[in-house]
Amino acid sequence: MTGDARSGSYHHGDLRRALAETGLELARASGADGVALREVARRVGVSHNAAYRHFADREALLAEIGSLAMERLTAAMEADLATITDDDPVVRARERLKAVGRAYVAFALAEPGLFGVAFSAKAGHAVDSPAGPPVDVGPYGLLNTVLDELTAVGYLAEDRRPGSDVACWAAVHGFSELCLDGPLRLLPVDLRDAALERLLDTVDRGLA
Amino acid sequence: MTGDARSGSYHHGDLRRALAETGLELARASGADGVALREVARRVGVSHNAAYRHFADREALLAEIGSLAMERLTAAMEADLATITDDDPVVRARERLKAVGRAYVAFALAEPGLFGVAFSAKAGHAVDSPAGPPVDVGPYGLLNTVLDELTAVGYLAEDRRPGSDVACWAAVHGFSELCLDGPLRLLPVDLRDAALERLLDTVDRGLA
DNA sequence: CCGAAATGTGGACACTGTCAACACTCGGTT
DNA sequence: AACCGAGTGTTGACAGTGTCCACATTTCGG
Repeated sequence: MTGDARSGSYHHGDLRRALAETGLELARASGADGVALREVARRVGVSHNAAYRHFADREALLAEIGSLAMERLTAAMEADLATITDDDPVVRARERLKAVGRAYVAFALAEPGLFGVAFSAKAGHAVDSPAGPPVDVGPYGLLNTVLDELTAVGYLAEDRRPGSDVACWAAVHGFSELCLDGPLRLLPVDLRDAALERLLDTVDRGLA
Repeated sequence: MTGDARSGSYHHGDLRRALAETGLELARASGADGVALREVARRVGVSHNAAYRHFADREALLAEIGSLAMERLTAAMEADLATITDDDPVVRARERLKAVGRAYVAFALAEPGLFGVAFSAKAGHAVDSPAGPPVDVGPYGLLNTVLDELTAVGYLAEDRRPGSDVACWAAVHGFSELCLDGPLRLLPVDLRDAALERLLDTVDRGLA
């Protein structure tokens, strides 16, 4: 632990991290709207305004929290990805793609607050490059990895590779949003799962 | 006009509509966060608190605004749909599906504020029915109409019809969100358009 | 015609983000 | 060792918000 809070002392020790982490708890419980600067400061045991020594404004704190949330999403996806153990390379690659999608949606549904913060703020790295070395970190990085496997294995043609990342991403992201705040929020779980499988199947077929 | 504002009088005449409509303007300009109850009241020329005679709370006003926004989205989609004039029935149906998707995304990008309010609030009718008569109003209704055409024409098999609505919807919805607030917000327009076409193509292929 | 229901007003409260001025602590220079 | 400035945390203030309450006005039905 590099940053213990030295309790009792005037200076906190690692306030920035403390703020971000309790902010993450707030976000987990109530989403972005539940993250109030003053409330976070209160929980950390520091005066309001202390946060301004470490974050320009609320948006900046939210961005930091978003980064942490994104890390958790990435970790969850990596864990799920590791469970795929098919032998046939093509089947394996296709299942890995589906696993990535399922993990993405599962995290969104399990942690709606974190998912929202991860994407709401202008936090995460934005994608603006044409097609150079694509982002190789975070959920998008994992997706690109799996899609590359899919082309290496011959399932996804080279010339159909560009743009496939966005297509996959959009599908699972949209599904998540529709189920969280959107019109699908009342859909029973079994139907929801079925719809997700249908979605993954559609993408799997449509890519090739 | 059933609800003129009788200026000068103590009672407004049609305050509910007035509040919703100026609220819509606020939302158009600044999204849901830009819709402040007091600001709306101020613009309408009525005291704060007046809104509480017509809406339970801010969320209720936001829901009403969301309905109006949803109507605009529907109208935009219907307009774009009318421009498809292919002769071959299969080509026509497939193009109509793509047109629906393009119109959806185009509206989201052109009116981010309205798009956000339309889906953020617990406004719109939620989908909870298994597969009975699907919602036949709004964007979802249009989508279902087009998908039914697609089955009637033989492109989409009967047994693959259920779930296809959610798949299509999720894809374009997710694309919109990613381009608005999400990591694709910095993507240049031409690349964005290309990615959208790739997305629509993927869905078109994957459905059948 | 008159009272009740509907509608609009004004005031108050708790809460928020943010700015400015002040207080404390610590590390490096002399 | 003394000191001073930079970094960090605090207190106070202000404007803005949503919401509740009591009150004022208007409209409408019996």
